[in-house]
Amino acid sequence: MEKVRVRFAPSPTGPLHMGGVRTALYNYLFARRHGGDFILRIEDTDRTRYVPGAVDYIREALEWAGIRPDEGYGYGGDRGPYRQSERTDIYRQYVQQLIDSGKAYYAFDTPEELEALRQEAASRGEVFTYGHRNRMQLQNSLALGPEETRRRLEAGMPYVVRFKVEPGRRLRIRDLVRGEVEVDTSELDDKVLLKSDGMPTYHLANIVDDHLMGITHVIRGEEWLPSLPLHVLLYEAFGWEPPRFAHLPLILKPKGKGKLSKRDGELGGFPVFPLKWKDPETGREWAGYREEGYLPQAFVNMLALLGWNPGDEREIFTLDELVETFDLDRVHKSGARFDPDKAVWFQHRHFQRLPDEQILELIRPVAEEGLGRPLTEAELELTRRVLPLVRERLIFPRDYWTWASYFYIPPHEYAPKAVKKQWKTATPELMRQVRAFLAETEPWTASRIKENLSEWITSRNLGFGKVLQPLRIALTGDLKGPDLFAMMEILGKDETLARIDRALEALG
RNA sequence: GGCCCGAUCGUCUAACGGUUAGGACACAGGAUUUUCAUUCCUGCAAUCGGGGUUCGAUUCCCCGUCGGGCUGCCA
Repeated sequence: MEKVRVRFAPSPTGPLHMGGVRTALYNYLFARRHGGDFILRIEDTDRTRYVPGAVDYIREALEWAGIRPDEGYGYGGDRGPYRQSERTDIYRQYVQQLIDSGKAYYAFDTPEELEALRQEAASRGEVFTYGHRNRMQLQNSLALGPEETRRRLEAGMPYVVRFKVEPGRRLRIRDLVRGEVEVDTSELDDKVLLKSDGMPTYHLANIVDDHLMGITHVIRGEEWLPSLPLHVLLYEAFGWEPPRFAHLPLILKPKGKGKLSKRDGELGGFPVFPLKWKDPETGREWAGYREEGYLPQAFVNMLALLGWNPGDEREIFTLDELVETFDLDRVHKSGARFDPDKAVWFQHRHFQRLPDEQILELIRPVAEEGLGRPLTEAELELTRRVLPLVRERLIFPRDYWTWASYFYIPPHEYAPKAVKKQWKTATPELMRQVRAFLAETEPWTASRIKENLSEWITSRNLGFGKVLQPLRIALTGDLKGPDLFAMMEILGKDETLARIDRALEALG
């Protein structure tokens, strides 16, 4: 059994979006699962769309997600170079091979001429395609003959090389997720293989590289399915054994039509990119899962389940568990609508799995940002004591501050709604009594405070809400939060009494 | 328009011809709690339509409908 080798081959035209990460993930999982290699290749053959910083972004995003290549651009390996712009000589050589064997031809039609033909066809309600039906009427070596072709070539006229598709063949191609895909070669057009700037197109570079790099399985997005026949024909033209193919379903917009695009994020209030991205040209910023506080394992888990399932009812997986469970045969065929709510749910699940020490590391910067300065040793200790009280309500690290800021800073305002609801005319007098009672409470522990105060409340027939709710307002400024008695213990007697005083002063 | 691919609750999905069509997210209700959140319980909710094949179709075949992708010297 040959060793599995898969690749992820993004184009550095901007930040990798979550669909791209999922493709990388599936490749990675498949490789790991079968003890194979996962290779990163950069497909930068379009010089006009190259975006500086994109390659670094791709690598950083994969690293963050835990999807580490075994080989490839920036990771070493003996089948490089792994950046296509450094392989142009290789492609030219293989293109020549195709020309020599009559499987490809020179074409001199300019982009303007082709555009005019497209326009013209469109005006008739048709679509122009360059292929067996009209290639003899166009400016190429097939129509022009060897003499004229040589003349043009020697005159230095710009040209592209096109693949000559033989019509009239029924192709049946096996796809690992879709089964059989069928197409008639008469429907195919003569795709450009080599551009006039000497760069290969995706189709050519892809086949040559996959072959040379020993790729056994091509796992990519469904948008490539239509060019699958072309690719198979290309392998055939070179006389190479094609790899196995698997085309993944696309990720669709949460609402509306079409596949997920970068614009959907701001509309729906969720990130589309793994990492924050600042467009070097426009300066525009796009949110990233990492910066939003998502755990990489939650992000990866969510992505894995979007279009794949383990066949049982498990939903929460670590990356290692995914490696053990993943396989291509359980990848779904149809596109999956992305659900931002479910992403949050995965995050909650994974966050709650973290040990206290790890959560502490994550919330420390959150508290420091809230305070606007580094935590003191005492505050760090305070954080340690507060965490158990609020941890189960944390989804993102940033939630810590919304649930715990009042442990660090006394409330500087009291939520009007809360006050209106629970701070009645009789409350101030009641709070004064509570204050006096609490001042006598010893020792100052949660259980003792609870015990004493409960008895005090019951003995006076007061009702817990009547006393505890305004007390909560006095201590935190609002009506929500963790156990009041545990809070009081952590706050300390002095601070508790001081906050009651302050509330009495502010609210009357 | 042409070509290719797809179709189970609102969403992600399970059920490889025989199930009361299962789970999860979301939503609704309830329990717990001083409150909010968590947690737990309950509920709501689906096989796109029409033909076949079969004793029997969510499952297999055909047609339609809808959805998606591609249709560039982009990837």
